Amino acid sequence: MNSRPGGRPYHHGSLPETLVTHAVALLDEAGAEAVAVREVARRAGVAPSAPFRHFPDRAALLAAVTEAVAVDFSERQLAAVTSAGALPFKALGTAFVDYALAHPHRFALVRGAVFGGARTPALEAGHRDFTGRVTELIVAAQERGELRRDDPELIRVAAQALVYGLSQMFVDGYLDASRAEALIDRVLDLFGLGVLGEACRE
Amino acid sequence: MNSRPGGRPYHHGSLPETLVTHAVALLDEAGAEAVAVREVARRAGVAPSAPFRHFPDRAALLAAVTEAVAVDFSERQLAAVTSAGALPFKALGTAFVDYALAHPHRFALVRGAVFGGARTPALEAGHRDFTGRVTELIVAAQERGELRRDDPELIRVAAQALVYGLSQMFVDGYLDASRAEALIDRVLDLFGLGVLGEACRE
DNA sequence: CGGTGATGTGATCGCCGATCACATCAACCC
DNA sequence: GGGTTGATGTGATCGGCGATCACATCACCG
Repeated sequence: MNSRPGGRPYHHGSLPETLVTHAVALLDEAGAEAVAVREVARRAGVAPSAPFRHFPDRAALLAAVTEAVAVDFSERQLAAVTSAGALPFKALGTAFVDYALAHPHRFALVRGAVFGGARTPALEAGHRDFTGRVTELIVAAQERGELRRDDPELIRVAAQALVYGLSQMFVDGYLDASRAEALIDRVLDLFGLGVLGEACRE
Repeated sequence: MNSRPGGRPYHHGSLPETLVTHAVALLDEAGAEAVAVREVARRAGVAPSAPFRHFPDRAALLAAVTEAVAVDFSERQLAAVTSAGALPFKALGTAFVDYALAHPHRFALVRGAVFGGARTPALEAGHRDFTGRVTELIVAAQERGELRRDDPELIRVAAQALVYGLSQMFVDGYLDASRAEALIDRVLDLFGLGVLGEACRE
């Protein structure tokens, strides 16, 4: 019946991945609310009940989508940091806002999942890894005298809240997204005075 | 049929208000997602189709809920400001976070609606009024030399993003809500150094 | 007192999430 | 190689939801 010249291992091939792929596309198109199991199955060309063989319910499918998106998200941010040698924090914040603007629905999903209470083990691990690296950056900057020698976790949380709040305001259309970069610069300058270390004060 | 000793004007009384009341209760209990038109009608004791006489669709009902909640939200913040003579900004931020923690689902709803693009005229007016008052506070503080003489709108946006991001992190359980006040103090102190005016610098 | 329009009802449609018995096919064992 | 077994996909089905429609009911107005 099915033309399956390739050596697909099972009936369909690897249905779970296919489902997640289509679900991400659907998420990008119309938001998490629009990710219906039946529609995903339809796009994947399988029966409406097929996805339930791999995901116990819709929430589990969304969780898989979230994991995939979160991995992509954190990878991009870390890439931005490593590629921009100096000013890693501005690069990090800009990458965060840029990703949120490019994929607003993905941002909404990871927001609720990463910051939310019900974290998957994989999400939890990825999150700990990411925050750990950011804290390392902060400590390093403190040792170079570029940042105030305050509790690094406090600085991290505050910076995270700021970037996060700005991102949401951009995504929601509350701020002009086309001027994102300039506004980020100004806000960071404004608040940066409170966080800079001795070496950077005039 | 119905025992209506009170002089209720219509068949039911004023059904729209009743519906919104039950919808808000449902929102508080289980989030916006759980606000089903049928369930609201059930609680109000009317037929499933009755709400559609007053709200064209579910989105309109949710919009009415949002308006009611947004009014309550901004009233509480303004009350906090006027009751706390000095340090109005800390009072404002604390009131914001407190409300978000007390009613997380309401916060999620107004977030998407107030910051979001599709604002009801009533919401838009209330929002303009509110941000106007905050900006006045900022300008007044600048004239007293308590705040940096920077663009007041910039300061407002930055402060809003910070408080907003912190609120979301508390609501999502990412930060320990029981230590909200202390953490707000520390973050404001940390960033405040960048925003304070000449009169407050040591 | 009769009409008229606003309000509430019940039936109905299509979509969704979820479950079940059943079909199909790969893999494994003898 | 043939049979068994378990994983995977199907179709039917259930209940819930949003939305619409014809119909019933009731307040209000002339």
